[in-house]
Amino acid sequence: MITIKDLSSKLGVSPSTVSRAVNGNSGVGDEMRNKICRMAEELGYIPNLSARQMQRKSRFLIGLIIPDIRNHFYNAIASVLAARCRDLGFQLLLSNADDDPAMEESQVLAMVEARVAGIVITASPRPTERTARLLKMVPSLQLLRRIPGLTPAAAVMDDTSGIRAATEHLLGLGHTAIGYVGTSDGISVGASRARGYFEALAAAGMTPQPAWTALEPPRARNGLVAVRRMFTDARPPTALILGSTEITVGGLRALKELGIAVPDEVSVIGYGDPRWYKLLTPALTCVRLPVAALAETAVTGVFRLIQREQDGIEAGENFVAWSDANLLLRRSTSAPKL
Amino acid sequence: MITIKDLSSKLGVSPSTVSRAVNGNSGVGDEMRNKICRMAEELGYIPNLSARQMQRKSRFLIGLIIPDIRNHFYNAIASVLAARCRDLGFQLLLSNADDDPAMEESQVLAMVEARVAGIVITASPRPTERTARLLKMVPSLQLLRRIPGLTPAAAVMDDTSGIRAATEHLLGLGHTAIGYVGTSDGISVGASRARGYFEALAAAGMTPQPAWTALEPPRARNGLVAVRRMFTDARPPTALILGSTEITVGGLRALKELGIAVPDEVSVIGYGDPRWYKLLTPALTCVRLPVAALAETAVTGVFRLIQREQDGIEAGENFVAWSDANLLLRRSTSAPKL
DNA sequence: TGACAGCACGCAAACGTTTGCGTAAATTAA
DNA sequence: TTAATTTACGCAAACGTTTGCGTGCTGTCA
Repeated sequence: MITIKDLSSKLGVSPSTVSRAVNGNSGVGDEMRNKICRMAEELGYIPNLSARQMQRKSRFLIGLIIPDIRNHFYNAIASVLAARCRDLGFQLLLSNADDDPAMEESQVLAMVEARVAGIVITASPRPTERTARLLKMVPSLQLLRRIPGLTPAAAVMDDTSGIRAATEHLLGLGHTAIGYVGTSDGISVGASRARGYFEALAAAGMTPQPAWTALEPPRARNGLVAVRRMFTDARPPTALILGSTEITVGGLRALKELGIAVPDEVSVIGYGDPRWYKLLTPALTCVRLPVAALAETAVTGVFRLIQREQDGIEAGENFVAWSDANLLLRRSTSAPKL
Repeated sequence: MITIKDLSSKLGVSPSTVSRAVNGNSGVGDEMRNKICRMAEELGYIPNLSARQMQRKSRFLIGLIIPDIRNHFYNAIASVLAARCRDLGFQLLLSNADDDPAMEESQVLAMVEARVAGIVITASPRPTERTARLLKMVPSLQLLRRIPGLTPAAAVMDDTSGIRAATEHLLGLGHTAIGYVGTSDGISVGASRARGYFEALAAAGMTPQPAWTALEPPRARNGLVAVRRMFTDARPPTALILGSTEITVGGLRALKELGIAVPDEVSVIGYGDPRWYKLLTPALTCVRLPVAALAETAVTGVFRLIQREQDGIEAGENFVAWSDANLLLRRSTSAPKL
């Protein structure tokens, strides 16, 4: 790997001159500049970003920490963040933290060590105290899940309203036996989705049946077994709400295995809106997430934070950006058979 | 951000001692080491990786360059690469290059500037000459698509055999009007998949009909319009092979819109194997890709290259790792109606 | 012709680390 | 007690850049 010094000694000029030349700064004559650039090109000189970063105190990395890049929602985020980084000359540091607090902490630490300009993080349900401390050291934006004890710069969804709307829709069709298989990630999103379900039920004067609700970590497998159990039971529900995309995958599989007809035997509402929901038979009614909007908000948000930091604005007003989920009606629900 | 020098002056010791203490190196007394570490903890000292990297000439980044992180296949790769990086103490630099050669070049450049330890890249169909030059400077592994002119350290699939098997399967069922909607990305994968189709046809003594083949960039939209066109035509095929996951999404949508029954009116074989294929009605027969195996190969491969580089082995024997695609039979194909 | 500006370049310090070497003290061996 | 060895620390150079300042040089304007 050849350095500025190599170039300077090879050309008999000082390193300063070479630096100014390759950076297009003033203070070098045209002739000299050309000579230097030509030589740099020829020898394949590539500036060392670490060295440059140290000297300039500039930062060129953005960190993204998410539970699972394979998840539709998170890779949508990654995609828009990556695009924006490209445009703005940043590089994207990606980390799958698997919802494990210890891993998460070490990843955040590594990012701070790498002197990232900012971090977008969907934290695990119970982040360590040190994770929170570390996140305070750099402009960071919390995606989906708020971290307790951290000043709120966050992009979150109104999970509650989506599921509430779903429940109300089914109630409106006349269902009284509505099952809910959702996620239990301890603190925020799982709980607030479930809340939508419980609230809607309560508003209709109904009490939730334990046999008809299941709260599990968001894995397809969990959806599969929960729904299978629910529908091999003596009195299965006539309608079913699935509380995450993963769980929807598993839940639908269970229904298919059991040969239960949708919507004739059971009305189903899925979560999220991957393109394939509409390819199913019947096309799946779902709670559509404002993925694109949320991604956009998050990405804009983190860059705004970074800008603030650069401008030396210590703590401007912090913000929480909400996006609404809404119900997308297709063909997988109908009035219950009497 | 506090530095080693801050610590050293605050404690009245030399920076060297602090460095040795926080790194757990020998040459510091126990008492002094404790004092230093306690102070470091208290003041929230975080080592600067750039500085450390410069001095040690170590590298801590791995670059991943792919066309689109939202694609099932690529995020599977990203996922295993991220996990491995975590275990080995690397950070993952992710870049969506959108199959644009210019972006790709600038991303590769940025990664070399950042002094990545290695790069895994699915190059665009026609990478620039400079991209190839840059890739020679660091241990790099080509995923799926081989880059002409670059020494082959690559993990590729046998795309041809998968589509060939699909075609043969349909021929075996008695189909003579088999459509193929595939990708046209100029050089490798699109062409080799199409080759499988053409070869199987030729082996059966048949000539491909222009009206029944379409080669487009891998976007769902393209699959949609191609299939729509094919099936609004006077003489549509009785069987259909879809040559990429994206195209499968669009193609299925077109069939659904047109109300064409699968497999009664047309037998369909999709590409790739996302979990939802089996949720469709009928469950979709598909060419299953060895995603996990390929990811594993790629990741192991790049770390092997890095190891080689560290050991100073200039050019060991290079390798190309092949993984086979195979046909996964489900319910979306049947013998043609006469 | 003298003063002054503007330009092209070199010098050296700085960014935050690590590490080889030197030295003094402490420990061990004889 | 003395010599040899080990240990604990500091000094200073190095990694590859950038940048403020200084120094000549050329050119312009009174």
